[in-house]
Amino acid sequence: MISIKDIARVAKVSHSTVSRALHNSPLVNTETAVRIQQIAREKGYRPSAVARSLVTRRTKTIGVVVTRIADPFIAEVVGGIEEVANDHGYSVFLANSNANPDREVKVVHSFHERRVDGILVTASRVGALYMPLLDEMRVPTVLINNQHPGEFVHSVMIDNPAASRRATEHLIGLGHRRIAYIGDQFGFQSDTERFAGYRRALEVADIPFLPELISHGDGKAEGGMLAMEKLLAMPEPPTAVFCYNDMSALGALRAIHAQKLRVPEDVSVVGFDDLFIASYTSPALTTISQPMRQMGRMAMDILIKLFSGWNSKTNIKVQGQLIERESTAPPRRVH
Amino acid sequence: MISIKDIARVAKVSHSTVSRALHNSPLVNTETAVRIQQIAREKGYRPSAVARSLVTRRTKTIGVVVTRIADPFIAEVVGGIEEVANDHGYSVFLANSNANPDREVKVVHSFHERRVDGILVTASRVGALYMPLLDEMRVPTVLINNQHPGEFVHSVMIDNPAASRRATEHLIGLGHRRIAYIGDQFGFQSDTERFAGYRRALEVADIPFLPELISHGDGKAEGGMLAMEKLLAMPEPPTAVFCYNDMSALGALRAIHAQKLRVPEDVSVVGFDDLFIASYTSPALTTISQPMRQMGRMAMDILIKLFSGWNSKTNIKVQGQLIERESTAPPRRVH
DNA sequence: CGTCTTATTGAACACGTGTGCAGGAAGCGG
DNA sequence: CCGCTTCCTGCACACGTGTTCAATAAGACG
Repeated sequence: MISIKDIARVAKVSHSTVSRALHNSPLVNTETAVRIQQIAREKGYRPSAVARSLVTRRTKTIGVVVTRIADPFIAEVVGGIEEVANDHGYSVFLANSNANPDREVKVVHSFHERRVDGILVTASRVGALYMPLLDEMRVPTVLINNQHPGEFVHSVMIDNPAASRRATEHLIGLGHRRIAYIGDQFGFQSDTERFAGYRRALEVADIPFLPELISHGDGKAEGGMLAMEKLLAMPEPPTAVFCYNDMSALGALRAIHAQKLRVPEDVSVVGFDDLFIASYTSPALTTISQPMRQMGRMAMDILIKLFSGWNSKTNIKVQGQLIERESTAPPRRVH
Repeated sequence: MISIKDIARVAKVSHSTVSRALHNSPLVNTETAVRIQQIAREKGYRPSAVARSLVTRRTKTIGVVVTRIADPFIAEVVGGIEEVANDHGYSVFLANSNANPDREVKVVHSFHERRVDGILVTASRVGALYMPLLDEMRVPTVLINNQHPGEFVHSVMIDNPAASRRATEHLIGLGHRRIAYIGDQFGFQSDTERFAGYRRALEVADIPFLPELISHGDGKAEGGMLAMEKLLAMPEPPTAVFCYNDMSALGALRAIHAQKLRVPEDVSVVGFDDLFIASYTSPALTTISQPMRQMGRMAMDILIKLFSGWNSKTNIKVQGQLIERESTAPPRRVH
């Protein structure tokens, strides 16, 4: 592994001069500069980022904490992060937490030792735990769609109430009045917020809220399926369902098909997230699109700004977009 | 940011002693050792990995090059990599190449400057380009499912011919004799290999190979759809289709549904990859499961071994597994 | 020719950590 | 009491790079 000292030796100058030459410093004679650069090129010299980091006290790296990189939502966000990070010369450390708080703490400690310049956290459920950690290490941090975004840090969040209200209003606009909601487990902020949007839409449209139309899954397909089965077993089942997320909606579709009912003729279904898979279900799923990649980009943009001295708390709310596909239609007149 | 020198000062010892104490070296008095460790804990000391790397000449980091982290196949592999990397104290740098050779070279250079201990490359199409690069930087490298795996490096690959032969034999076993193949673009090794397995299965079963039953997509749903449409437009369409990958199969399903035909009654469909989505299509897709996470783990295991001196070329071939779901059935007797 | 400015270079130190080597103190055996 | 071993500690250097400061040489100007 060759260093600037090796180059200095063959160029018969000091390593300081080499350092300057490679930085195009005006302090070095032009001819010797090009000569040095020539030698560096021939030798295939690559500066050591670790040595440089030691003296500049900047690593040009960031840490990204995810629950599961295999989660399609998260993978897309990370794609956006990596894109702008790379454009600005930053490398990204990726670490899974598996939604395990202990693991998450370990990961952040590891990032600390690596002296990352900043940290991004996606969809974590242990927000509050970060306070002491971040306090102690003083590293700029941005949270993306976190369940408990403290006010003390920066964040990029989807505007859950607005988006889910829009989704519900879409169903109302089609003529539905018996609209069910399939949620996640209690206690998650995103569920609470989306539920609130659903209720608000009903309220504005003067449709009475019926607690029996609320069913809770687990955020995954299995839970959505069970939740939908419960709804279908009612004496008078709903004509439409708004699901907490696409995975739940997937389960709902399955349950409906299993009962030989048709979507959207018998039941309309709306999801949330616009995962890649939503375009490929049959029928294709009407859903709320979260600008996942865009959110990753925005979070990284905030970090970049923070690196250059910018220092005001920024909590961005992005709007979801209703994507109308084939899983929603007016309810049947005949009953 | 506090260092061992700060601790040394308050403990009234030299920084050497602190360094040793924190490493539980037997060279330091037990009492002073615990005293020093106590102080370190109080101060929230975290050793600087970058300074340590500089002297040990090991960064305990690896670089992972992917085409697109949002690709579900790749995300799963990366999940496996990160898992064992983390278990061994390694952090992973993640970088997208977007299948762009220039970008890929830049990424590898960046990894070089960061002095990563090893590199993993997933599903790259520019394998040959690595030779000079890796030659110049002498970093252990393992390729995963690469299109052009040179013999000069280590690799983990799916056994394409065997798996695709198994898939085709499954269809033959159901009674199909008119079996189409939807491939990728020419020139990709995985396509060539899977096609070879398909032909071999026909050959063994004494079924004549009909070139008109070969249709080429683009590895994505759109291409698979177009390819399937061509097949369905034939005077005597195939009764079964084996698709290069799940995404193509997804497109095929769409095309079949669009013509009001039914799967598997009218046409059986088999995919390849067993992406998450394969369980959720309707009907659920029969496909070849690649042990994605496992492959990531194996690749990282190889790296770990290489780090500890192991030095023999290892080219692992893993077997795919046929997952029978609902998209395959015997052909109709009536025609 | 002397002085002042400018251009260019090298010496030295710093960043934070690990480690070989020497040295001092204490203990032990004779 | 002397010599030797053992235990512990600090000094000094190394890793590769960036940067301040001083020094030298050359050129400009009076």
